[in-house]
Amino acid sequence: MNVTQPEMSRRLDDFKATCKRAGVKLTHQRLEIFREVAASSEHPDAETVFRAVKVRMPTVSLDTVYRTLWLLSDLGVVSPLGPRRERVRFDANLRRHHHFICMGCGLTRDFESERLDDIRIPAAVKALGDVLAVQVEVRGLCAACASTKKTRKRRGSQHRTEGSRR
Amino acid sequence: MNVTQPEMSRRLDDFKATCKRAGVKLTHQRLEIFREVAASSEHPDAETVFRAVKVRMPTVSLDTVYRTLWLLSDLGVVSPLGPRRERVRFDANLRRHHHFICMGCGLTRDFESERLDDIRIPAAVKALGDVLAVQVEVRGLCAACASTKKTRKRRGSQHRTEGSRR
DNA sequence: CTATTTGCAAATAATTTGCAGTGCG
DNA sequence: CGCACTGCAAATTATTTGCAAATAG
Repeated sequence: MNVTQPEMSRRLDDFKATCKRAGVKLTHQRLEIFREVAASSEHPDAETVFRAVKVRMPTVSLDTVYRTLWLLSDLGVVSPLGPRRERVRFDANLRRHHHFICMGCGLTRDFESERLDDIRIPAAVKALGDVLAVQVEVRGLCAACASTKKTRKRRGSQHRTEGSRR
Repeated sequence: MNVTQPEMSRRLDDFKATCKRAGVKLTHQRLEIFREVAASSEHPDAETVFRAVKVRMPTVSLDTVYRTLWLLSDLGVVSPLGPRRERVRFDANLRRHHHFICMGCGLTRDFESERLDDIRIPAAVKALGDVLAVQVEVRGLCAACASTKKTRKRRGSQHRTEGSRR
């Protein structure tokens, strides 16, 4: 809710330009959905976007919101939060550590680093709440994915934890 | 798969001690499930743990794996990866930024910091793959949750994106 | 015009829960 | 030997998909 007006315009212009460039149709619903995500600094989930957008466009459907969000993500104008949309995964490493996350397959590896353990957090952040832990997330492509880098075909791959297919 | 033997023993002992202290029964399945997560450095998901554990205990059920993983998480011997088990959420902030994540309600706020933008990643990490982006995740309790800190009743709260109660 | 995109409803996938039997402390 | 724990099956919740109608360019 606290994105500045000029910043919003910039994001919208960027979005429209990107659509044109990608040959994607600029529909009313896409505009509204993008506007909703761009205007929020709360990182809304699909359902939240849906409820907000429905006020101005009572006919939108939740699945259009989903499709659009992933489209926006493919276009690179928004990005999904988190290690990558995946099942919950667990970590039994209780030592202070950081993560390397492969954007291709979801592989997540721990690594330790005293230097990173010591980063100091800006005072302004403390205003948001009590800081309990700090972790560095390195996003990249693991060796395997880097070699197989098949221009990631639409809507992010499946990346199961283990290689199996079920 | 590359957790050292002594580290494994330490994790197991810690786990047993924690169970005793918490008055939680140390069952065969809990032991196996914990062992599985602790022995892996791959941060397995429930299904993966299930498959692995089923080899030695053909009768375990997937729901026991789920229940146990969350129990372990409550006990503090493992922790769930990611911003917090939640729906996918989206971010339209394309500028370089970092996150403050409330462990209580899931609130996630962006913040910017040139200092944090510049952290250098240890060379060893580069061996894991190509680094594309680096982000600092600060975990803590937001102001609202800090005041309402009702010793978080079992298995993490609901934390919807917006404040609503549904 | 005509390929995209939408809305609907129905399908999947992941995770949770109620309940009766089982086993740890 | 009781109450916490398990397994099963059924319930929920989140997200995706097929298809006919609607629409942007």
